[in-house]
Amino acid sequence: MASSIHDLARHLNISIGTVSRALNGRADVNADTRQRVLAAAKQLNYSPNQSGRSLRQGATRSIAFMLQPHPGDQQYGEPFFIPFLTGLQARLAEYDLDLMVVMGEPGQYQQERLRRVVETRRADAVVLANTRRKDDRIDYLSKAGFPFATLGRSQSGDDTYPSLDIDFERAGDEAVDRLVARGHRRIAAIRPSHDLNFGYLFLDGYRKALKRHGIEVDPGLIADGFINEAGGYQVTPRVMLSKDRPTAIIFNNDAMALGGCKALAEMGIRPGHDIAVIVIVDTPLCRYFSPALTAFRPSLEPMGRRLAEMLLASLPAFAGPEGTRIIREVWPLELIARDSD
Amino acid sequence: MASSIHDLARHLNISIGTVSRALNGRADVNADTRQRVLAAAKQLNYSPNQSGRSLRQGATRSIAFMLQPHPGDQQYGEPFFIPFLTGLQARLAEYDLDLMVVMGEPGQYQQERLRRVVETRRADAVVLANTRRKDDRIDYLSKAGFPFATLGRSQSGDDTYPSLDIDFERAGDEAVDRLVARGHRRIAAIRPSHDLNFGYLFLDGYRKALKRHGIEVDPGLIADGFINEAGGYQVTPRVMLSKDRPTAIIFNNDAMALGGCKALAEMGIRPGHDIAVIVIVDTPLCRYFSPALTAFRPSLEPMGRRLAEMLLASLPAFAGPEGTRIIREVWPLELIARDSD
DNA sequence: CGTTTTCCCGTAAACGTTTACGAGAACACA
DNA sequence: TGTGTTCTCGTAAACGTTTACGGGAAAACG
Repeated sequence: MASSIHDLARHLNISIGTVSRALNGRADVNADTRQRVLAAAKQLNYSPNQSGRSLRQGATRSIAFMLQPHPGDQQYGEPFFIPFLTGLQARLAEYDLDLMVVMGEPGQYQQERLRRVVETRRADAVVLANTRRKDDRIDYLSKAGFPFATLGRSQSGDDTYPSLDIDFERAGDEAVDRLVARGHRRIAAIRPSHDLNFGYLFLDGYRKALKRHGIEVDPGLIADGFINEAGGYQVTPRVMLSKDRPTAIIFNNDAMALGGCKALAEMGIRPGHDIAVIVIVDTPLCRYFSPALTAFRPSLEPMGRRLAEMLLASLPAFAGPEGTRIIREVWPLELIARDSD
Repeated sequence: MASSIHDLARHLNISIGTVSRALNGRADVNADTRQRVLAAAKQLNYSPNQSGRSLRQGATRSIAFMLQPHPGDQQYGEPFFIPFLTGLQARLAEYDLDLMVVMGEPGQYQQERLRRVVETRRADAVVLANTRRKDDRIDYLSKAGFPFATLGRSQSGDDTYPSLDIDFERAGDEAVDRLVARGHRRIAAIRPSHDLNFGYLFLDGYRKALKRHGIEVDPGLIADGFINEAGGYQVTPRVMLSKDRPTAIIFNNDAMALGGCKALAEMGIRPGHDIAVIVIVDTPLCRYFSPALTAFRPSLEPMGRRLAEMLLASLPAFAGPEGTRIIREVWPLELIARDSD
């Protein structure tokens, strides 16, 4: 159906080698024949077959994006990823690279999906999201020598892969700073369990800031829960029932914050009045919630574009003349002050 | 690096043809040799190279999902698509099919992205979202004879492709029903412009229900706007300034509803008290907004799975013995009664 | 024992590219 | 004229599969 390079060659009465060279802009082809080839390609509506190309070049020109849903994820999933994905896809498209999305149930099955992509050579590289502190996907890819980059840091692997992360540590720090400046001393921290790396980073910043202000860290004010609304709902009362009640809570996740606010409401405690609430990663939900939640917001779409660039810079096939570079970046968040603190 | 079918053949001292047949479960291979091949495949960690396979079979085993952002889309995009994508991906994965996501800026560029996928044979079929009333993507794919399915109906094409849509007409109808039953007679309808097909369907249902209740359709109570918050904010005052003020508004989009509520708030009109508000497609934002918005909710993840099935049933390579069938379905929405009406 | 059928396997072509190699022609230069 | 260089192109192999075809051996059947 579609015309091949053979059709072009036959039509022009030249060899397929010359046609290919002409199309690929190689130097050793006469300027005149190149024009004729290009014209014929347009006329016959020729496009190179990607499968043939992939086979010969050993590269598929597609990048896999793998996102691992948290256990017990909500119906609507993470709105977080759409803008990131948009940015990622946009930049990749500029390099004529396709984006393949690999999801999967949480758990072991996930690893299998990744192996399939790698072993059958369905993609040239992988972008990992939702990095865990100890992440076997990273271990696997490192060991396999397969190119990848991560959204989020991890303690797995050996720092030889590009990674882009949000500065959760600083956000935790700044959140405490802001609350202390407003007179709070009893500040709770609620973060996800599941070994998610950002939960640890957040807590580091939280602790550091408390120490700087000479406030002792009270383990009773720190709690882990499932990273969803139910988790926040379940775990928030625990810190509120601490002997010396907190006057502020920092939530390390928007869904947990919403669940937490529900629990607070049931206790008759109003965020923004009776207690200050700050959430570390802003989503549209924070804005429309009542009261609107003060939150730290990342620039997800630029981050998607940036991670694409970083990944490409690490691939020999795409790296410029300066060679392949491994880049690791941590981006700041912007505080969006609203009504909850 | 990765072992090929040749490695297996050499290792077992048999021909590659036999190896391939053994792996693909063909009948004309001895049971014993098949076992040896399978064992060797496991031992050498063999996986078939997808590029080689694609080239030979003329099929890439991947499906492209194309979503076209509306002009002026929000930072966080459509949370709508995540669960749909999840379902779509899940079902495709069961058939060992990959999902490729093709986004793109609104406008002409979009068409070009689609052509690229089709002409370079990067995918075996396409799933279209955000169908317009007149949709040149559908026209193009139909003409090109390329397999596709759509989320949402359209007036383009000739009904020879699978499509799955939400029953916007019925939702519009039921929304009016509900409001009339609660005593409303002046009911406004706010929907998106951009030729989006569902806006028309919604309005059909709205009109039909009004007629059934003997209420005259007042053009002053119907308005179009950009399908985002700003659009709702801008257009809502227009219907409110109608000589005979509406007592209820049905919004055909969640973002427009949020913008509309902002406009209402500035006019001192409180949804749920001074005016009834219903939104046609529910998102998490509706739930957390204050007041929580009554809304019609689709089951997006099942829809994703279903559309995958429908698409596959239309592909000769996947259709069962009963041949390829074109299926078109319209799914109902579930009313989630909250506090805004 | 001869013939036919069945079983199993090897051979080789094909899918559509890219590219290393070499060769012919033209040209330059001495 | 002889030698070397440059320009341009054709040839053919290679990427990793799948599969049509045919053939030899074994089994079945008379």
